[in-house]
Amino acid sequence: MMGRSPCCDKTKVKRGCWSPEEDAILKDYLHKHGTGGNWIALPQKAGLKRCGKSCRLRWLNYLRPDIKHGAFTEEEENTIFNLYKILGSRWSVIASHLPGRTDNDVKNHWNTKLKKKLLTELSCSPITCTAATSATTASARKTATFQASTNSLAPHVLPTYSTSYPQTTTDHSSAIFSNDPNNSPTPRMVCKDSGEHLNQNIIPVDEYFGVEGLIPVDEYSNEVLSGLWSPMEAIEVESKADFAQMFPFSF
DNA sequence: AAAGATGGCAACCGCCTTAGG
DNA sequence: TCCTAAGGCGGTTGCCATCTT
Repeated sequence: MMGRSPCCDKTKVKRGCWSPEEDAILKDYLHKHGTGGNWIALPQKAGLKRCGKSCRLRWLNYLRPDIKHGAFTEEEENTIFNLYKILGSRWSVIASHLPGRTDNDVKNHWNTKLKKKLLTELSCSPITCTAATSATTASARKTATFQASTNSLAPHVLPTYSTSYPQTTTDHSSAIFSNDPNNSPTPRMVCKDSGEHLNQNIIPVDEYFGVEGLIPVDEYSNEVLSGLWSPMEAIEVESKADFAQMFPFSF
């Protein structure tokens, strides 16, 4: 065995940018037949000289009717910021919270715009300045600045994921503040704050949204049922203030 | 005005996961 | 239970447009 076999013969498929004609053929085919559950076989059936993966990517990232083209709004950018602080580069998860945006979109926007914005905002923190100013060349300064920025974020807001989360416990503080990599982190939260939602007993706050993303308890239940959340992944805190103390970057 | 640098983004690569036989 | 093919995903590349010198 000489490694993984490619999904298609690269010498027999067209690569690079898609022409309007190819777009039309793909759209038309998918409109009439759907994917048929098999992207690899699709290009041949549709009469396209493209790799199946390329067709899938083109459809998902560009041709899909529900794709939102154009500039990101401030609200979308804030969402990306908040999610990135908690999740890191899990672009598909981040994109799933931005209707009409693809993971590729979000990733590109982060790499070209938001990363720089983050660097600018953090450029005056002591740790960043120290690392950046001690570098001798411009490129080294750039690298040092980014590394210092991400390092300064990491301990609080970029938890290491684990398959076994601590269970809900009455000892909130010890469970929540554990950042020891050998000790499971606590990425899920259920906040009992009632200040803004007096008719709700429990307000779930997940690591995707931070406090900005408070969602009704019935919606939380739906997400549990749909498998997005596990009840055992929830950690309770007593108030929004407690949450703010633990995750200051969410505010 | 021209050349080089930089930015923006579509597309590809290859690894990991998942589903089905 | 294992194996294989397809899907999904994050990282990276390459090309074109725009900006800067």
